[in-house]
Amino acid sequence: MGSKNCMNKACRTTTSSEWKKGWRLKSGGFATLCFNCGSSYDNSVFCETFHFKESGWRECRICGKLIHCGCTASRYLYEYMDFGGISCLSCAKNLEIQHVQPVQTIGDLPSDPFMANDLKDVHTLVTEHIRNDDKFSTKSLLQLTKAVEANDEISKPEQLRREESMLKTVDTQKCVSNLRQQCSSSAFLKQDIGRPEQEVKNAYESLALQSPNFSLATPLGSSSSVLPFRGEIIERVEQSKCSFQHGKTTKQALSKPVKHSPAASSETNKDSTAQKRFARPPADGLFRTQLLPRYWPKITDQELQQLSVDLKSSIVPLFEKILSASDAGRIGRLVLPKACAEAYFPPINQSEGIPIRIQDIKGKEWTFQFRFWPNNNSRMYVLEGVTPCIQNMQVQAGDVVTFSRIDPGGQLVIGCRKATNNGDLLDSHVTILPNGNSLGETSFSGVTETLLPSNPVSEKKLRNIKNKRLLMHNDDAVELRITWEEAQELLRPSPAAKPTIVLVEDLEFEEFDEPPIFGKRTIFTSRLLGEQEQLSQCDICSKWRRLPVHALLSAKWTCSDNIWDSNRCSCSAADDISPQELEALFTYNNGVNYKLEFKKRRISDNVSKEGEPSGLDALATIAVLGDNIGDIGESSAGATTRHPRHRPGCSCIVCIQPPSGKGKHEPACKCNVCSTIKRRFKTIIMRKKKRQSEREAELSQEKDKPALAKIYFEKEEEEEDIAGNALKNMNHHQENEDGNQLHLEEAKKGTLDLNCDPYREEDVIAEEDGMSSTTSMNVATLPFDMFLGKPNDLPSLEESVLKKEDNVAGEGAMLPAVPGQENNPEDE
DNA sequence: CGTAGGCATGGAG
DNA sequence: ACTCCATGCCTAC
Repeated sequence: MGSKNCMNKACRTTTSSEWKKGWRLKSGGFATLCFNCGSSYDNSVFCETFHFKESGWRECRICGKLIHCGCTASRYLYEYMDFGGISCLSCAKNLEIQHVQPVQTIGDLPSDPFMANDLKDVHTLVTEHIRNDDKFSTKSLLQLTKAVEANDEISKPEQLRREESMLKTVDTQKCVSNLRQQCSSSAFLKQDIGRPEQEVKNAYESLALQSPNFSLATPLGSSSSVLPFRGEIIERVEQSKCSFQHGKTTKQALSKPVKHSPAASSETNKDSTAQKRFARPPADGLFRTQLLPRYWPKITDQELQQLSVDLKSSIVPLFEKILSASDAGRIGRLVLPKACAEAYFPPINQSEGIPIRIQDIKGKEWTFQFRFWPNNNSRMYVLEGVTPCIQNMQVQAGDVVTFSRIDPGGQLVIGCRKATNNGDLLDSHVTILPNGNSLGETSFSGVTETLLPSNPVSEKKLRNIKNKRLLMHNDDAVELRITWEEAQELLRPSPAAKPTIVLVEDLEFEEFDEPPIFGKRTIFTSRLLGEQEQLSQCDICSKWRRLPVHALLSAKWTCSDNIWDSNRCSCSAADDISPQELEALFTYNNGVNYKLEFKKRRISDNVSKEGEPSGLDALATIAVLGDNIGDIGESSAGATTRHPRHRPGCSCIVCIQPPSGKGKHEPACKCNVCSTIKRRFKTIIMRKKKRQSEREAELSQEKDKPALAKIYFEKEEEEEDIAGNALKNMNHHQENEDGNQLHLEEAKKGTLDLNCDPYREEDVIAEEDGMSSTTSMNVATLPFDMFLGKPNDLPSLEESVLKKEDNVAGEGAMLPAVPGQENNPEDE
């Protein structure tokens, strides 16, 4: 397992993009799938360095030449170089990745896309220029424009006249316009070198039609000679990026990778235009300091306009920040990004700082202490005393606080934008992010709302999945968080994918041509007679359907997809599973993760009312009633849930356990389980006897050492307590006639290694080693005599005992079962 | 003992 | 190797 940055630039999460072992692609690489945005792609076409950073050229894996990631330094090239960026600039081959982004033209299209004679030179010039000089001085623009126009068959006198004119008027706007035209056309043509002219023209016209009608924002700030226009350009670039990334639903990403089609992207752009949120370039000269885009204000034009109206002033968005847990915590200290603090807040020289007045969007004025702490030869800027304001705005960790400025006057304005859940971009089960948030559009709250795909909080939080602190106190987040392990369980082959089995180090790998997709989360159940099945919930009617255990479902699954049961392939068919059974399943099958789904279909209260059957009791009821419930049919045992790892063929102790109750094994049963259990008890008793005799011998030798005797005495007492508990457990087990109970409870608590295999030598050794330490006491004092007198209960009680052992020896708890290690008969 | 202030630490880029 | 910054932790009150 490794992780890479998601190549979806609007996502860019790190830890959410992982390799799936076994998902090897025929191309030789591994599929990478971003859990955040759902992008999946074959990473192998890129070299290892193709990670998104803020700048840099990357090597194309296909041709070995350099391509550009679309960094700040080459925004002009961004449209076609960004992730999904169509093709390698050098070899023009399509890289076959998803989210292929159309070439967006900036500004008006030139009448003749071929008007530049030597596009390569122009392209090179622009690129070089941008690379070498990160600011656009008027002079350099003029040079560029000259160079561009030199390719435009302009007569020398005319060229000189234009130059002179430009120098006189410093017509920056015109320079930009020209440059934009040239860049856009040259960029387009550059990548189309070698393509048939007509094809290029057709594509070009098609793109011209879909070019969004951007409204240019007023350039933000003007102190720098650099870019009255650059922000504008970049904003448009950001717009094109966002419109693409946001508009393109990840549903598409979840299916087979698609190449760009003009129609699709046209629709995409159209759809997204209304709601998209764009990162605005920072005001003033912050480009120099490379303010991270995560801090760029992402207020929409509409919102900005509204804010300006509300405050009856001209508003300049400055920056924004996702509230961290500590920002939103009780301490009341909001850490300010250093660059922002130094750029937009008054300069301070003393650590204690100065009080600073900031008004909120309602005009209410707040006073914070703006200060800094020395930190590693640098400073860490904080706003102190923000708690009242934070509370007033009703924002929490994960939400965004925005900082703007009223011009003229420079009054700072604090606003907020709440991150909310929405399942628009992904199906509900995929939408759930580890942080509990969903992807998709958001509802307006406070000043604005945020779109999480471009919201760095999800980006950041997902980048560091280990950082669980941010929203840990958010119950919903905890409810919704699923782990990567769980996510891996949801990976399914692309519908069109046919695997080729290859052996790598004696392990079988399935190789696919297509990256995986997220599959539907299902519940695996098994009946006590061993029959297994899975349950899936219809995305439309929310009814549960029983399906064969081998069924692999795509992310979107409905009753009509139930090809296994013609009677239950319609939403009008009755639910396959009773409310009682459902609750029982939710209770045992990792209820947390299904909590929301369960909530949707909250079953009647009387099921869970105190004193009435619920949870285990419901299971027991099911076990007894069997036929009366749902489609259990001939099975006389109730459905219990097992971890999905316990698939058919699994021979671990969980899967091979004999049934209790009616299906109990005979006392003289010689089956593997019973013989194993008997053998283990024999070992246990022998060990106990041996230890007792050792103790007695020691005590007799050390009679003059009362302290030692006391220790032993206390130890014995402890053993008695544990034995008492064990007995209690056993009695409980007997009362319920359900050998699964303790198992399930412990599995639920995560303390039981469901993969411990009694037929696996290491496991047994580990268990028995464990017994020689503290666990041995747990077991040694069990009332075996009584238990041995009731051999019918052997398997069930053994379960209890094994679980005690597993508790100690179960380092492998929650780890996936390792293939090929489950069928090794134990030698003794 | 609880809280707040201030600095240190370490992960991530 | 360096910076940034989220948050841990120590100390004073």
